[in-house]
Amino acid sequence: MKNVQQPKLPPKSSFSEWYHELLAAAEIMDIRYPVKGLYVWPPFGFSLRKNIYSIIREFLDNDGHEEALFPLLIPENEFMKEAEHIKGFEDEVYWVTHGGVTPLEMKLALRPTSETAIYPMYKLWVRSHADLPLKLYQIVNTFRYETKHTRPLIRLREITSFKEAHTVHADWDDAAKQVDRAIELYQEFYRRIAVPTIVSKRPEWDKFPGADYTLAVDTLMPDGRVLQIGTAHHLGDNFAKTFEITYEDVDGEQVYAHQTCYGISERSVAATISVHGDDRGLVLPPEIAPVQVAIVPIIFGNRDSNEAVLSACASVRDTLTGHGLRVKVDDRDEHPGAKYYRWELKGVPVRIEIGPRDIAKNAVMMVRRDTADKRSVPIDRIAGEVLDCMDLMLADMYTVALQKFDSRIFDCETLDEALELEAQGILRLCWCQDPDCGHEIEDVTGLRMLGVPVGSAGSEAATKGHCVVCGRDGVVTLMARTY
RNA sequence: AUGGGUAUAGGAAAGUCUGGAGUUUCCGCUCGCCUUGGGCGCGAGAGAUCGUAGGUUCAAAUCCUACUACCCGUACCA
Repeated sequence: MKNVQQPKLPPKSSFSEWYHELLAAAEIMDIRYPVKGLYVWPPFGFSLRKNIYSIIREFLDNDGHEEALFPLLIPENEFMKEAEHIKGFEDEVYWVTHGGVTPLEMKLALRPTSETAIYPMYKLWVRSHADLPLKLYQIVNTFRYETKHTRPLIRLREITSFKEAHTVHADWDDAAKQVDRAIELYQEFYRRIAVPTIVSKRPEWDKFPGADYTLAVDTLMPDGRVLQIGTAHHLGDNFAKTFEITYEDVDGEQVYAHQTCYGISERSVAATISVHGDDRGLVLPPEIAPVQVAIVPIIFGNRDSNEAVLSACASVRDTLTGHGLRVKVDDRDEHPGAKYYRWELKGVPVRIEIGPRDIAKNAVMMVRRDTADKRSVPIDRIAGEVLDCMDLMLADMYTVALQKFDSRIFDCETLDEALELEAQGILRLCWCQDPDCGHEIEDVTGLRMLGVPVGSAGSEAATKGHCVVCGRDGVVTLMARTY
């Protein structure tokens, strides 16, 4: 047996290289489409996407949302109605200007986000307080002419998987509650795929264009940079006034509605891959893995035992499929080792090996992807063992991810301290909430302000102190390098 | 958007400086044999208008110009 040098994934410590190689090797994304910032989902990656988004759908549907679909094209006059909103997006809008060779009378924007596509319809749909709250969402592609360096799944010109929810409420407080609920749903969603998150209120200068305020869900990538993987915006009655979304209240008065919107994109896929993956490739939470169990038969020459091995594989496959699992028997003409490596690269949570030795014992070998733990399991208990193993694996993945996450949050008393810790993760420091001081902190540290933590993120350490710039009373805020 | 780098078979590289037949290596792919408990081996084969478009030249992967895409930064943004 020769020790041939196989092409290997770069180590995860070289994160950027690892990430790009892995997307290609594991067939998550093909980045060779010849337009900047547009990429292709091959079947394996698309399957992962589908599994993740079906969880998002489940959360929203169970929380009283309904799925709908609005057009990709937005007429210029609607798009241009909300001044703040336009300012935020005008530099990155693609315009459709021609139908064939005929110039259009009204230019059409490819949606960079869908507020201005949806709200003219909301004006028609919302009539009375009995119609509220209205909670719709859609999962669509959106287009942004990104000037920055694009990255697959992270910074795209076509966001292919933008889940955007748009809600309408009777008053400001009700909308505020919905924003909090949206954030809860997002955190529960990320918890389900074992991705740790932290929530903060974005500073004024970084909120959604046209919003009263923005809450954001962030996670931490292996290179110490933060990835924003969900946002929820309180729109107040800003868009309601612009788009004349009014309803008749209980007293018979026409009053402006209050709105929210919140979104998640394929960054959720990027986060899953990046948080859990290791030097061998993908490690996927079992629920979303395109293949959940790979069965590798161990066969020898042409001996009679092969038939027994193959039929045992088929029978185990049928048992597991019967329990709703996605199972593949890998009976290709290759050495078992080669198959192990391939399925590890693809992040298959459980591998089952069946050979003559196992058959003799009425057992199979079961291997966990995250820990590589390997043990013999009686064949008649296989379904229960696999399901238990998957539950345990998800729990352990979250524990490990959370430990890593927590270990990279640092408290800083001064700007100098912040500079020393630069780029290692998320810094917590005190800020007086004056934008001038905020910008000063960003400029000096070279970090971005995520914002004042919301919920559990701020509870562990002191949440009050003196601003690291001016010394006035302040609150804890989060700083990090961002994607 | 801007600074730097890169582009040769499905992937990775050598060849480019100093122009002379698409030459070579590794992986992957196809077929046959042999094998299979952590990336077997042997043999045969397919696959490239050298990123695109112009230009210089008797002759361009190689020199020149422009464009496109990708990678690493920076400003801005999710």
